[in-house]
Amino acid sequence: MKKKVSLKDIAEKLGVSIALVSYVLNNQKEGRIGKEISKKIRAVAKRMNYQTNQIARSLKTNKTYTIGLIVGDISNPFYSGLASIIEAEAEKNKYTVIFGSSHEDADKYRRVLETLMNRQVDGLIIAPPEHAEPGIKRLQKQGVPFVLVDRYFPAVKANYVILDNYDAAWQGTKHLIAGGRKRIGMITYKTQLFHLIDRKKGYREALKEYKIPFTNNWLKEISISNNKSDIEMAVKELLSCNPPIDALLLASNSIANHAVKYINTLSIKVPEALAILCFDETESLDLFYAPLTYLKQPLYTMGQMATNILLENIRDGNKIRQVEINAELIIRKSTERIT
Amino acid sequence: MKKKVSLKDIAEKLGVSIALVSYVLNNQKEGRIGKEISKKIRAVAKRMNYQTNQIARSLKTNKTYTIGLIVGDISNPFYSGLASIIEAEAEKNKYTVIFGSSHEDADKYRRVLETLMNRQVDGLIIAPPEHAEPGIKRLQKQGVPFVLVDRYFPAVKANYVILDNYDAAWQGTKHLIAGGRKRIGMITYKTQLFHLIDRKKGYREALKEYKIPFTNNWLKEISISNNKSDIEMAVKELLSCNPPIDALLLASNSIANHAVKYINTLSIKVPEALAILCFDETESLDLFYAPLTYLKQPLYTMGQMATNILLENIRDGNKIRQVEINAELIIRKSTERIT
DNA sequence: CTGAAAGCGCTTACAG
DNA sequence: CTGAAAGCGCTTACAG
Repeated sequence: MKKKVSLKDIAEKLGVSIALVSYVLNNQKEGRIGKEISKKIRAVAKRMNYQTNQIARSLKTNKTYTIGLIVGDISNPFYSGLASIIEAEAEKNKYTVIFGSSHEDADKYRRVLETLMNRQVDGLIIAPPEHAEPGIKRLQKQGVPFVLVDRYFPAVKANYVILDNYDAAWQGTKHLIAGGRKRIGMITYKTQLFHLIDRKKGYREALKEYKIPFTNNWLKEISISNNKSDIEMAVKELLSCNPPIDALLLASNSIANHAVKYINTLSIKVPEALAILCFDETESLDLFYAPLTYLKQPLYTMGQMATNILLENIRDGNKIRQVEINAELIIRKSTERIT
Repeated sequence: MKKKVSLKDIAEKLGVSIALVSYVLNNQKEGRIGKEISKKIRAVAKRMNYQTNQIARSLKTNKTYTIGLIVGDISNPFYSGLASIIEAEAEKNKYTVIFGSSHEDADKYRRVLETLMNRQVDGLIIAPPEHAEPGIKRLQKQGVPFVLVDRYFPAVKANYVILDNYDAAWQGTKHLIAGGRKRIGMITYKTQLFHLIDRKKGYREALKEYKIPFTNNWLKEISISNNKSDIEMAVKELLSCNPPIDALLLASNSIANHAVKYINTLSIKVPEALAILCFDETESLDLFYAPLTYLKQPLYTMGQMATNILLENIRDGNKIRQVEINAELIIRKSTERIT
């Protein structure tokens, strides 16, 4: 790579000090610098194609204008959608984003975090994996600005922007019950992540509220590594309960993906014999003969709020903002009332 | 944010020089440093939770171990998949990735590029938008290591990793012809991007090779901003040719998405009355009653090669690698032979 | 085996 | 209006 031009190069060419060039190019001390020289400096900078060395500036100012983003996996549409929004919002504010994927592994997460911290990010947006709680507490003790998205830890008083997962699951379950369903199964992940525990609770509480006796074999918890056959097995078991379930709540888009594709191969009819309701959007299931009712996460709002809360925090400090956004229940054919 | 601990802090605590601490922590001058003191330094560094300030190191070494990634939009599954692979490959080599989206706009692209350059990335992986050619040439003149992915400019002798788009379209079209199709339409973008021009050429040449007279109304070119209604209109027109087309080649996953969803609402039968073949994977169409035959892009290989070519280039310089990877034709029901 | 010193490219308080 | 100088936190050639 060719040597880049520095302030010094410009200063020498014009026989002025580096400081002066810096002031001009940063529009500082406006009015107190000679118009002539100022114009010349700008002209030379432009001609030589000067570009600020942000690294040097950062070292001096202790600000990198960089946000670290840690997600489960950037190739998951939920996270890539979020990343896209965060990037756009950051860019508006002159921030750049560096990202890393935790792959839902606490160790990998720690390594990514360390790398981002070494790079002196000004703050972080994090969708933490299981077992990250101690690390999050440590971050907080260090006074690093950060905001959690999608996931949170009730025992940690930190910024977060999440779905009101309890309420979402509650509303979803209620919708199924209102549609005449009596035996409602759920497939979710076996995990200690609170946002998923909340979904489970919302489901259980709604059943209780509407006096539907829950039985243990209605709830299937699969490994978060989430393989197809586990999900198919869960569906199969739920359908062979005696009596079989007549409605199914799916706790994530990837669960819905595999479950619905499998159900599509069976003879059971949706929504007549089985209603389906899932979390997140599932574009990949749009061609299913009974389009799915789902609990929509307001991605745009989440990304934007997370970014702005972070930037606010970077600027001035330590009021904590905890935001729970309501899901939007998008009702389609898969949960049509049975008559 | 709390003050971070620096080499100086460690040095002072132990009454040694900063240089010594640096040597030890970087495992330099092994064996020529006292075992005792070395052990002490490591212990204190650990206890104080020292983290290298990568910014300061970069300023000195003129290396950031950072790769800039510029794609169309990180929320497009093609790019987020690529990003995920590139990140993993970069991480293996101690590199971090910073990304930006061009949104297929040359101006936005320039701004993103400038930001990444200011941040002194060691190199770039770029899927350039239209009209980026002059900028790419400039990059090259500046000696910045970079590799193009997905897209390229024939007149620019630069590293790239792309699909053999001509061949892919050729093979796809041939497959349709071999399936008994006589009137093959194509929907692609109206663009000067060469990878798409190549797809168009491959289609045209295959028709010629097999003596199928092409008519102009078989080829629909829509704006790359790619809105649903344009695509539906194109499908409608192709199906109302006289005689109508009996096969359809779709130049991208998002075109396929809208086209197939629209076709699904029509009475026309696939593959009996219409064969469909598309580029890229389209998970979102898996539930279509006639699963699509597609030209699979080897994402993993592309991401890995792009990263490794870049890293090689960063290390030693200026041999140019141009890689065209063959698409894999995945044959499914949508192009079944008509009897 | 260890350290003093220069320097990476900036910013900025201070002086004049 | 402009400049000399310190300093951000490192690395590394050189000296002893």
